[in-house]
Amino acid sequence: MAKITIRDVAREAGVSISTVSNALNDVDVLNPATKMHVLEVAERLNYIPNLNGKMLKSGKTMMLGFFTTSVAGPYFYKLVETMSRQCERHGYGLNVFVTKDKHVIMSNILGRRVDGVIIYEELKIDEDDIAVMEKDRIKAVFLDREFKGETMGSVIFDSYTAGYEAAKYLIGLGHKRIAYISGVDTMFDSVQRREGYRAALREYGLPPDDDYIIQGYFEEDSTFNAIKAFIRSYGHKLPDAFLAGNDLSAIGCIQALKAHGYEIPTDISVVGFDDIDIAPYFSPPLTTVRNPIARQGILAIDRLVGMIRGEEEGLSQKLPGELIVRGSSHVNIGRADRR
Amino acid sequence: MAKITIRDVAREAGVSISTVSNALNDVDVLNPATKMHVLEVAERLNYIPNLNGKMLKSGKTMMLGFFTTSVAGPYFYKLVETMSRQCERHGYGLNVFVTKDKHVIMSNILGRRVDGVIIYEELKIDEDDIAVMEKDRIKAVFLDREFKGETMGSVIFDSYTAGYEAAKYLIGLGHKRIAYISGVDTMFDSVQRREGYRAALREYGLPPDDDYIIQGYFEEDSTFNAIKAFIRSYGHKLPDAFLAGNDLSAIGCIQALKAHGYEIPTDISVVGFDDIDIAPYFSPPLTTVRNPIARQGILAIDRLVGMIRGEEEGLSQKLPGELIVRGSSHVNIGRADRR
DNA sequence: TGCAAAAATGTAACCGTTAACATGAAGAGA
DNA sequence: TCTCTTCATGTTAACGGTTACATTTTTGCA
Repeated sequence: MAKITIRDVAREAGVSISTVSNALNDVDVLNPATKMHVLEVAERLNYIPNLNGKMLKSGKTMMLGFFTTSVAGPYFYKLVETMSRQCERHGYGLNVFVTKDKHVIMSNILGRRVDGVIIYEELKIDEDDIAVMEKDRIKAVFLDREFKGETMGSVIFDSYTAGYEAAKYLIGLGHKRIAYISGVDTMFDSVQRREGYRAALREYGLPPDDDYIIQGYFEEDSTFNAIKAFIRSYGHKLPDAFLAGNDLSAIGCIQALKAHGYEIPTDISVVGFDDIDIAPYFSPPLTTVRNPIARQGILAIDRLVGMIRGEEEGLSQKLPGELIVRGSSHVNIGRADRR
Repeated sequence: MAKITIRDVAREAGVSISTVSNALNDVDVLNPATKMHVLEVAERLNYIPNLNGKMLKSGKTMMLGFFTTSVAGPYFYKLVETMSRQCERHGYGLNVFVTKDKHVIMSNILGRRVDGVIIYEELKIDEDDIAVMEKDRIKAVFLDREFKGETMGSVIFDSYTAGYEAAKYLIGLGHKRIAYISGVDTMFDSVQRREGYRAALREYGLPPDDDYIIQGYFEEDSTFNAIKAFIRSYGHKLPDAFLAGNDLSAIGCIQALKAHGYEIPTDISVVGFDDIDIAPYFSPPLTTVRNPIARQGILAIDRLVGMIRGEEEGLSQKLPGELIVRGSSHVNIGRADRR
């Protein structure tokens, strides 16, 4: 069965294609009676306009693209869920591309498969790519870097200050040996949090030690393994607190410490970032810096839609975190080295 | 700056548009020298073909659609990650639509925004919709129901047998009062698992009790709350085992039981479904029925691509689970009612 | 050198829409 | 009755590619 086009509807209804088009797009120039009739025929034939024709002609796809290296973990899926919902509110669809292939990204963006893009690609998009996008006046919002241009902007979490505040909080509890569990160095948030942490350490006279930077890849199981390995090598001089780059690694870290018989937070404090859904239900409930993921998603979409509509220019927004103190942190009573 | 089209490249290179098209699409009919020249010019002008033009003419978008009510939680994001990767392998992109709006779904499918679709919409797509899709020979794979047609099929987890086996396993441990923590009744997997569980109970002479069906919505925190409420009303006659509809609710259940002082698995056994990433790292490590999510995603994409290529018909596949015994289950020693 | 066949390139139709403009019908005023 | 609006509808040219087919150029061989 061949696909029904606007011409089929026109023929069947005994009108011209432009009349059909006008009827379907609610252009109030038609005789109400004919409009009704056309709509009926379209309904009867199960006519659905071909979006490719529509998009080509109008130059609009009514789709926004989200380019990301991953959707794994609470941070990403929460972001996707919120953005998706916000898109629907603006009448757009959200196209999620999970890829690390820059060529795929660029050809989809520049090939106009979407009207605008949200980018979280861990710096795979470089200066040159951005220049090309700017020349084409692509509308874009970055989530993984600061940027401000005419048609492109950014909405980021202030990870630097969050890292600084979290470290300061741990120092305030009396901790002296504070380790940082990082993601990878292409991740903006991981690096920013680490630098904030370092700044706080320096400020309070605790020299940052590179041995205390542990690669946890922002995942639970890899952190679990990393911490186990760490304990094996540094068991004699374990940190009295861990600042984990995100809640997932905080959880992995706690599991590993527990497995070695340490009690959290009595022996060792652990603080995370994000405040994911399960943070309050974990045992112990996680102390963490809340990342306004939902707000970030909503703002990103709003900015993007604003730029597409030509109502706003790109701007760079930075969202503050909020320290949520729960059960995984505790004043230091010097029990980390009990064995 | 106006967008560069194939005509601009043709003019600049001093050739016709078909030559440009052939050069770019690697049609081996061109003089290598002209091909090279055209490619150079295209490169210099930063020409990227407009995908809308391409799609309209070819009738192919090289995009597959995943329509889902949610991407939240390990099950979904794992599915999305795997499918996305598998798509890339076949040269397709994956378009994720998170929506509950049937109209959005149907117009995107029938409007040919994608070449084929994977559907997990918790029965929002009804018989009539399916009939319309079949008439249009839409290529589709369902993940949330069994289906077999000429251009549409399904790849599902055998949740019924999984529920049956899990319940049988708990009965084998000596448990007599086994509760089931369900999702919602529009969810295929939740219902199937529950029915399998009921069948096992009946088979072993333990009459299923509707009071022992708890709504946990497949989420951690809502299960946590549901179990707390349950304990308040049924504390005097608590189950000696919980069969949770998925690992997330198993975790929420365990947290709630722990909060009330029960020890898992000594006092109460808890078994989940899925075997999500964190299952082995949870304390206690979760006993669960492994859901081959990755395989499901890969097979779904493979089937879909096969149908698009016209190489295969729709077929209905059912993937078996695998009971993974870890630390959250234990032979019943009658301590559930200790207080 | 001439001519047929093969190779390379160009022309134009088409994919399914929208929208600017053209046409035709009906109503109003003289 | 005749023109002038106004309103309703039809005609057609885009949008940016691909591709069947036409045309031109090159090659091989008598």
